[in-house]
Amino acid sequence: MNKIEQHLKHHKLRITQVRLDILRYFQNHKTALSHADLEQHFSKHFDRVTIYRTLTSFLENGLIHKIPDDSGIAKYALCRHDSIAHSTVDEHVHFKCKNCGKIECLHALEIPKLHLPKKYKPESANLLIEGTCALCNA
Amino acid sequence: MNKIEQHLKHHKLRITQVRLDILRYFQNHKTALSHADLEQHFSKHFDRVTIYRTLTSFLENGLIHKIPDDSGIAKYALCRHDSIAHSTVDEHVHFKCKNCGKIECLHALEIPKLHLPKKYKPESANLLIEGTCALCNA
DNA sequence: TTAATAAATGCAATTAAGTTGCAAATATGT
DNA sequence: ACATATTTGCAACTTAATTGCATTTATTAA
Repeated sequence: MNKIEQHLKHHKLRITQVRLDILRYFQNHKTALSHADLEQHFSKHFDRVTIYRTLTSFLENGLIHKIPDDSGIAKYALCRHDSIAHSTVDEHVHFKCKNCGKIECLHALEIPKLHLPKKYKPESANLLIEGTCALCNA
Repeated sequence: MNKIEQHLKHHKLRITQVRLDILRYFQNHKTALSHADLEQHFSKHFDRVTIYRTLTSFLENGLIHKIPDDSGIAKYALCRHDSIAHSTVDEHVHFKCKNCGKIECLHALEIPKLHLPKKYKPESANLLIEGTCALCNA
């Protein structure tokens, strides 16, 4: 049993071909992926709906996280802390490049804690910075 | 000519009934509104598409801003700095309540500037904090 | 190793969000 | 009040995502 299979096992997900393939695909990509990205790459092998459901199960089991942006198209990226499912621990900044359109996780940058008005109880946070990325500025 | 009409004039938008009504509706609501919210309220008076286009023109002319969240459903709220169209000046924190689902602008809270990795050039930022809001905690 | 079964998959159909084209109506400046 | 550019309503369409169900497959326990 290889790393990827162990990863799935760990999260109590059955080991299937879609899951192995999509998980590996995520691992090979530094930038966030949309369903459309995956469909483009995997439609010959798997059904659209299966891809949707794979994303949903990864999301529910804490293998990936969803990154909101103003496009309204869901983008996903791998979670860092493999072992901790459902955790909000991995709260890092996301960066969206206005030039190439790619979104990446800046794992090194934590979202600063803010002092909210009275009675507001924060639980999680999402910070998306837009601009031009390192590659596009090179 | 009243305040709302002046507001439209200021942004070089023609004064029409939808615009007056929707703008006033925004002013009367502290929380962000989706197209669906507006459609529910205005569908007897205006066409769905007209409401979409009203939102688009408000957005393009800086009367409202779009608030991304993980739902994928676009939500909008009034901009503060009336006079400065297309500006990214009004960068405040947004709060989404996990209990009542409402999103509000925390105009008092600015988004902190972060030090990005080399060659990354930030232009704008969006911070959404989720938790439970003041009303739901009361 | 195989049989039982719970979960995952593929397909078709459907829902929902948002967009486009165009003719008719309307706001604005002269 | 007129000319004109903008806005509106309607119908059709696109795209993203969801649901139901029959079939297949991964896992567990005998």
